[in-house]
Amino acid sequence: MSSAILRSKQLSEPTVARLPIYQRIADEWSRRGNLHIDSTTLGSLAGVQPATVRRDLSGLGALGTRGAGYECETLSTRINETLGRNHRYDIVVVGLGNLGRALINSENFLSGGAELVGIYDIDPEVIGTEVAGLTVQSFDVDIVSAMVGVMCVPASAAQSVADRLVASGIHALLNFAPHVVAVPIGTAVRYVDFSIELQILEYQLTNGTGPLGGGVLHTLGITPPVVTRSV
Amino acid sequence: MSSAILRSKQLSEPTVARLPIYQRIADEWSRRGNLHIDSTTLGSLAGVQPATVRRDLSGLGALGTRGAGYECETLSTRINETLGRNHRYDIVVVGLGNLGRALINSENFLSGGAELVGIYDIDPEVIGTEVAGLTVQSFDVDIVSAMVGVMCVPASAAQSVADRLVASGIHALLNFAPHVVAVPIGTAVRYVDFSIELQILEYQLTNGTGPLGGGVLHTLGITPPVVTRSV
DNA sequence: GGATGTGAAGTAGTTCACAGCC
DNA sequence: GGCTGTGAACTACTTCACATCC
Repeated sequence: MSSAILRSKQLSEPTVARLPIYQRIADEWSRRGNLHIDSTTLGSLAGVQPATVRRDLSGLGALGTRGAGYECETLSTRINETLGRNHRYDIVVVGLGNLGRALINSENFLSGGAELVGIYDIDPEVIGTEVAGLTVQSFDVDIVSAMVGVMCVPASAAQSVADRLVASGIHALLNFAPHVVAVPIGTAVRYVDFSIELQILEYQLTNGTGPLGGGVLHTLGITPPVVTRSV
Repeated sequence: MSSAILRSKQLSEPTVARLPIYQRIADEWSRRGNLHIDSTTLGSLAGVQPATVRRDLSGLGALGTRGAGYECETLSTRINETLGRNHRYDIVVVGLGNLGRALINSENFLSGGAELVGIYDIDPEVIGTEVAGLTVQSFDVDIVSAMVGVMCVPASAAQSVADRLVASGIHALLNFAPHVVAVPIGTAVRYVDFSIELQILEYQLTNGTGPLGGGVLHTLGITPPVVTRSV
């Protein structure tokens, strides 16, 4: 931890990854007509211990009511604030294959403050078409300024696309290509790999370890309580 | 750990999640004409410490050569064996929107032992069409026996689809819908949520924490060394 | 009574540092 | 000389347990 970082509360990555889940559950709970939700309920739906829920949420400042639990709407709002979803940030999507389209049309991809400001492809068939209110641009033109670049391209193109994005001033990449890209220091890369998800699931099944259990939520590195059983 | 589990080595989930990454790097390294790769190189490309690489790989049995490093091909093979990619397992995909198509056509989704044995949808337009050598079935018919069900459906349909899959004997779900599903004990659910990935990236950027650094790989809960810098 | 928030304890995962081997 | 494999130290995260408050 350097003195250069002056944010008051540092939330750990596991905690940050769980917040959107709590929010989703709180929203759903609210929709079903409940005003409050307690840490036990929240935890069992999220697949984590009540104590973990409380520890996580205590990091956002006191927002629970002793005896009652957490008010669903307040919780949801506070999570939005904490994750910085209120201030918008721009993203561009490179590659408009099935995956690119799936993301852009997805009901939640752009739900958290991300503003889509550019779509790029190299296929003349799709360049110039309208998607989500934007005209698809050739990847040869200048890339518009943005905070995050989302790469939905084949593995073979990943490195050159990453280079291009970095050169145009984008220092955060979300890479869906199954390929490791090299980037300069100061650039963040986050990888999403479907086959890895499947493989982890498969490994856990054949080993009897991992996220077995009712109502278990297992997202992005969150390790739920292990219900040990022979499979 | 229960006595019911008799696997000799238990690899931790973080380790299991890193193995496919090491493999990808080893394959790439091999393709570039190298016979061996050492833990320092592997680590810097994967965004983890050399010691972590060695600790991870030591779990698969001694396969490194002191003084030289790890033989790329042996490493790749051993990872396949460890993750159980050699024995095939069946999966079904429910929902043939953009995402379902993206997965099925993806160059790596089915690369690790998964065998696609059924595709289901409710849209009469796509039912009966041929995709990846299979005829798309109505979700009303009996679901074929499989190990894993991949859910590429809207959030609103997630719970009923999960219920249906569980009822037909599938006890491992990979859920792409942004919705928490309740399942009986003994069923594993793994969630993939793109918006969460974006949000974590955004949070890390605005906090100066997280995966900043050259050549950093950050996949699925792997926490690379934090290169602290003011952003 | 009932549920939060948090020190303290426990556990898992990472990193150090070095003996051992090529 | 160089690099692996691993006990030991360390760090981070989780869970317990209870004082505190509604």
